[in-house]
Amino acid sequence: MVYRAERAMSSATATVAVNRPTMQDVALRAGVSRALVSLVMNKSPRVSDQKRRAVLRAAAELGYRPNLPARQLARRRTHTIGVLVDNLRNPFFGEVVDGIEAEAADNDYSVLILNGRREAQREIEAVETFLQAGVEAIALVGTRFSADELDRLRVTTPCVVVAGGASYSVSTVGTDDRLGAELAVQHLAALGHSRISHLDGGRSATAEQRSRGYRSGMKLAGLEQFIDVRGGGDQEADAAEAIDELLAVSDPPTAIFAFNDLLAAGALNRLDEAGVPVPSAMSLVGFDNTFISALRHLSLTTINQPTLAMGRLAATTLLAQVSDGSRELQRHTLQPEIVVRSTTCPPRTGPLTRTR
Amino acid sequence: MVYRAERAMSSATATVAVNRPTMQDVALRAGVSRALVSLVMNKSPRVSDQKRRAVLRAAAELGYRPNLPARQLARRRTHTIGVLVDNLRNPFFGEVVDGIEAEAADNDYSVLILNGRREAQREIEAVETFLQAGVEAIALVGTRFSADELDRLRVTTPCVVVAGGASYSVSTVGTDDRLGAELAVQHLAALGHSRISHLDGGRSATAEQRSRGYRSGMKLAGLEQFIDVRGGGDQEADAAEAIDELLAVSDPPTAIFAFNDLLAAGALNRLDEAGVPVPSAMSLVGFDNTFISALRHLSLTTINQPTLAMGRLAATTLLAQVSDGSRELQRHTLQPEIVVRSTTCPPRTGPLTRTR
DNA sequence: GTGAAAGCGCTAACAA
DNA sequence: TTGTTAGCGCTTTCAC
Repeated sequence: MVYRAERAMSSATATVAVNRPTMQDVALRAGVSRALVSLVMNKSPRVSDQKRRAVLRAAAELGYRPNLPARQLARRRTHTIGVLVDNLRNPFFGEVVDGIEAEAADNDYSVLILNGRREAQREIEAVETFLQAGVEAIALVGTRFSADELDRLRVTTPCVVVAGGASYSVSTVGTDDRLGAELAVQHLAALGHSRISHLDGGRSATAEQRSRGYRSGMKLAGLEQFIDVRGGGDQEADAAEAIDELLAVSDPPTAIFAFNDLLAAGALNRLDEAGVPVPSAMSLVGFDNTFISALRHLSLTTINQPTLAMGRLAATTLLAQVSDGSRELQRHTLQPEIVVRSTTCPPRTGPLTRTR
Repeated sequence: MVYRAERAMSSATATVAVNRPTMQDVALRAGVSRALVSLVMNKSPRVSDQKRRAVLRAAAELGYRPNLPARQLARRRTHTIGVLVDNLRNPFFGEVVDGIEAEAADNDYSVLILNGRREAQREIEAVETFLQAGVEAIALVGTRFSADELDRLRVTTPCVVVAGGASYSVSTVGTDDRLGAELAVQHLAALGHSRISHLDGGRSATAEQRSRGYRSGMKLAGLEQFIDVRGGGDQEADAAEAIDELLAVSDPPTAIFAFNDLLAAGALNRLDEAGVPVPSAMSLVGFDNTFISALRHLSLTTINQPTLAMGRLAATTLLAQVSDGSRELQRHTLQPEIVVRSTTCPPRTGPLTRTR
């Protein structure tokens, strides 16, 4: 280790690790050239077994670890895809990211996860970071970007929107939100409901699709005149106001289709507070089939999305674009399924009765 | 742009972005040296306003973006802290990460999030990636590492375990899990319960602390002879078996303290299936105060942890260690609080009655 | 205030 | 099969 003394001393005042052994160190110790070490580290087949072993041994003894930034710089490739998550608190997004990561790993890609924390501004900064870091592609898991912004982005870097609606001019992977909403309405209509209201999810593309599906579903069921959309949101707390509105009219609807499970849970709370029994006096359908909908005490009828498959497909799409250089716009739409649990049943016959 | 033609052409076959403008390009266009561009990009005060503007304009026109790997290599610092999350599906962890990220950002640090996906092997690989990437510190959010492994890690890199128990030989930030468990027991004891069982959380350090707190809480309440721990887990599905065991004995306990909210939700499900009304026939307390415990239909009495503060504190701790070079072992323990909702009440008086 | 020049640790021709 | 060499894009002395 004598040969490293000088460097070690010169960095004595530095607080961060500068003492990492380099390829040079390994080469010296193994009695070979730097290039040979590089070949070994990159598993090149044309290295003699003898030298290979010598190099690996030296590397192990020194605790050598390749320097990723240096490697990325030299290669002019990062082998990384950026994943921008709208917010990490939503378990639904977490599952999608798991899928992306799994597929990326299977293809020797790393994933750089950045968290939008529910703010558009942070998404912009995140993309900037991605670009500086040199990610080769970007997956946007539930984005708040506008179509325009995405349009600009896709010129620079292959990107795909996952679970964020299909109305963009970039590639998307998602569930057929519109069909999902139609399934929900259809299920309720089949049970005999006609006055079905929708609690919408705000201004996201996903919300728009589900809202659209609600409308077309109502039309398909011949219930056009009963279309009724209330402002909701994507959080549990967003439901209360809309529910109050709904209950304030002279003859409230008999069923509600909520933008997602969280909103449905909030609706359930408020209905409960208002003394409206679910489902006997009011049926309720959510969306996403997150684990909370399966909780027996909610037991929410909802629409399932194949999250893991969506994540994997998103990664596949991106990696294909990276390797063939194409920037073709792709639209992958997976099929939603209705999961019938305990919050739906035939409509009440009389007026809305309250238990309190 | 003529001066870049050659490069652009030579990379015509490359599929990944090689065409990024470099500092050289900016320097040429602005009519200055590369060094000057560097100074401007790093907001050095000793650059004339005139040149600064020229450089910024050239950069903007070219769409110049600093190359992060190159910068990290040259600086021999990454200004990044690694965050290893046990799993992204748990909203509790998501909140902690939010806190870390916020604090890091406030200090001009980036965060490299890696996902353990509930597997120890993946954590090991993640740390390897962190080390290769040259993160300056590591936060482990709910780790599966053994004390030994952590011991080895902390030699290389400042690290802190967040929400992962306090029994390690590395710095930790967490809630006083033991006290939290005691609070739970104490609350139940104050309601008059004596036969309080514990559904434990498996082999994690956190689980051990909570289990310990349960035992000491029982002792403090003079209920030592009623101590009863059942194998649980950290997922909803893990509760069923333990609950079945519990109900199979001749006179089941009157209250249950579960490792976390998910497990408590699972317990609630199973109790419900078994026709045991909660809380009248069985009281139940969870841990974490995740949003699911607040859902009115669960309305779970639970122990709150200040997740955001924990995240921020973890980052602060790490950044301090990075800047002063110390590797002092720190132990930050935040106070848990009991949140009383609707799953606890005084014990039933007679034997366990079932509604079905 | 500005520029020249020497690296950072690695890869990738090209020779040998 | 192995070594030599020239960068990758940036920072950072050190002169001027």
